Amino acid sequence: MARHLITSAIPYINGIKHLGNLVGSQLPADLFARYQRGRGHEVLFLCATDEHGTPAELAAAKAGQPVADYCAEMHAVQADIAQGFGLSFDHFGRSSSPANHALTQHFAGKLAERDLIREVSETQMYSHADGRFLPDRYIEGTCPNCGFDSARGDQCDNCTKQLDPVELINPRSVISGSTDLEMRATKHLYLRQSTMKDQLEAWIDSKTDWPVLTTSIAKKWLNDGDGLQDRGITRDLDWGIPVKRGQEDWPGMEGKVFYVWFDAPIEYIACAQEWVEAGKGQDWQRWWRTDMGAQDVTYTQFMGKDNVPFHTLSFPATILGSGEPWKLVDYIKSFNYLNYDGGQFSTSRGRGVFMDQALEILPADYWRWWLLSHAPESSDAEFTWDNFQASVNKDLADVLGNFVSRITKFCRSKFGETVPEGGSWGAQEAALMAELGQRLRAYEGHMEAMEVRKSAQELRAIWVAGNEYLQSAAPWSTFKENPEQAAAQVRMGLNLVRLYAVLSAPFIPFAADRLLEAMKCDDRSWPGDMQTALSALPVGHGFEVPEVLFAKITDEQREEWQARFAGQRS
RNA sequence: GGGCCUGUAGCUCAACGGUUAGAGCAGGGCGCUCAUAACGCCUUGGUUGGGGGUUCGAAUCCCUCCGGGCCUACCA
Repeated sequence: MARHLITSAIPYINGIKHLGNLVGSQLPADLFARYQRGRGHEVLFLCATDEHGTPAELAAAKAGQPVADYCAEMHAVQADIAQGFGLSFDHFGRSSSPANHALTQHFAGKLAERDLIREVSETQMYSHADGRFLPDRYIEGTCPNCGFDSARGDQCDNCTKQLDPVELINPRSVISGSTDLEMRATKHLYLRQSTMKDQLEAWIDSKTDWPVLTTSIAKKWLNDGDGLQDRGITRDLDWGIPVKRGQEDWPGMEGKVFYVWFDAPIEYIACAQEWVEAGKGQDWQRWWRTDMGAQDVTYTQFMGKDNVPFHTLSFPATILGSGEPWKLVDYIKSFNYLNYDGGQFSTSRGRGVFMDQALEILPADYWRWWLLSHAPESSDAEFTWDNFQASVNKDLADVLGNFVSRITKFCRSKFGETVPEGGSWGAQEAALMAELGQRLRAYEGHMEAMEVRKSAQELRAIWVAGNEYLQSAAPWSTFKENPEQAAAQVRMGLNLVRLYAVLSAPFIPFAADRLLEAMKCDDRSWPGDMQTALSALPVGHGFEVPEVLFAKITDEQREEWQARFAGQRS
């Protein structure tokens, strides 16, 4: 039995995520976790909310809440929605947890001991009205290059020139609009990633099976310009993990916190501690410390492409730099973006479908199936309502749902709701089993390789094989002359339903549960030998005809949703 | 500006440098009647964005042009 540690990039706390966020990390991670569990392997699947940073503070202020309360509330909201989508996290933690505070400070202490942290004195824009330092993007002013009046402190959106906030003419705070700004001296800690460049590059180079998207982004950062740059890992904020060296105070760093991108990945480890604290597990070191049992763990991370630099470079620099035997990631699966109907999803403009809204209008499995079967693996993908309606109706309602319907209803009308006795399987059934066996191996291969779209295609082909079989076996005809033979064919059909439930569960877990319930079967064992797998429901086994598994999306619904989600979220 | 990804049938996507570029959907025809007007079989459809080159052989490798996207280190 293999052991799989699986993490999804942790979603930011400041609101409900859209479908693009979902398909970029949490959903494919869940697919992989469910598959590996289905195969009987030991899985620890972790995710959390990423709670620190300026946007969280601002969102809390806007909501009129203390930031800690705001985060606690939003964590609960996100956890609830995740559950609604069937995301099977073993634990959904929080980057603000005490465990992460302690562990982040621990790593900083180790890195400092090993001379991998340096202090840098710099000046940054301070806003008196806001009472805080402002990140470059939170300062706007007139572009010195083109005269655009809403240029941001890091870059002008109009002429794309890279800027320094001090270059802006008439700079103002994006938060308050105040122009009462000054450059103020401050001091920050930098992680000396540059000294680890060769080590990191050798490690990346050894990962020849990673997606191109992952390695090309990593190499770009390693070799662009002057090579890998040191990175500031502290910020002048109130909300965050106080800067300490282990448990010691850090002279000169009073009142400062670690940068979110330093503490967020560490939460992957802290989350396992939270998992134990929550009473869900026994021994987190067994998953994370190669000196304490994690040497046989395979660790896979899932994320959108914007997260790749931090997972390929910064976090590994933290792990390797500590000099301690932490488990390094084995495989990084990254995704492109999902666009919405000709443009981008936009949180601010309410454009596109957000996770809570998606669950309001349709069951999770509809979304899971479409998103996974169209996952943006090789390039950006696009959600359109036409495509969504067509795919879901065809694949789920017609191919799978109707298959279940026709075989169970036929059996009920001719033999009752019991697996019928009599007859035997012949050449036709042997051919079907041979095809299923072959397709199953292809499906497994794609799932192991995390080829999400190809897995979905193969699964669909497995469903289709059932319809082909019924069509050619035609038990409704056989029944007229040879009811025993028809019984054998129906037995095959009913057993296919159970098989499909098991194989489909990683993609559509809720429907899979309903199928197993209808078949009154709790045998979820992954098929080995087809003959055995298709005999799980024995003669005389009772079942119930399930309610319509997937209702079709109507044209009226599609049009209504298209209009509703075009922009301006209510 | 630089880097990376991408462009294949009406649509969404496949195709280790190697037969005649394949699937699903949509379109057309036929069949079936168990089923959610569902299913099955057959079928139309491509100068692989344009041009040039390497090669016995190019969707695939190289150059160039055109289109789309992403990243570019203080949003996370």
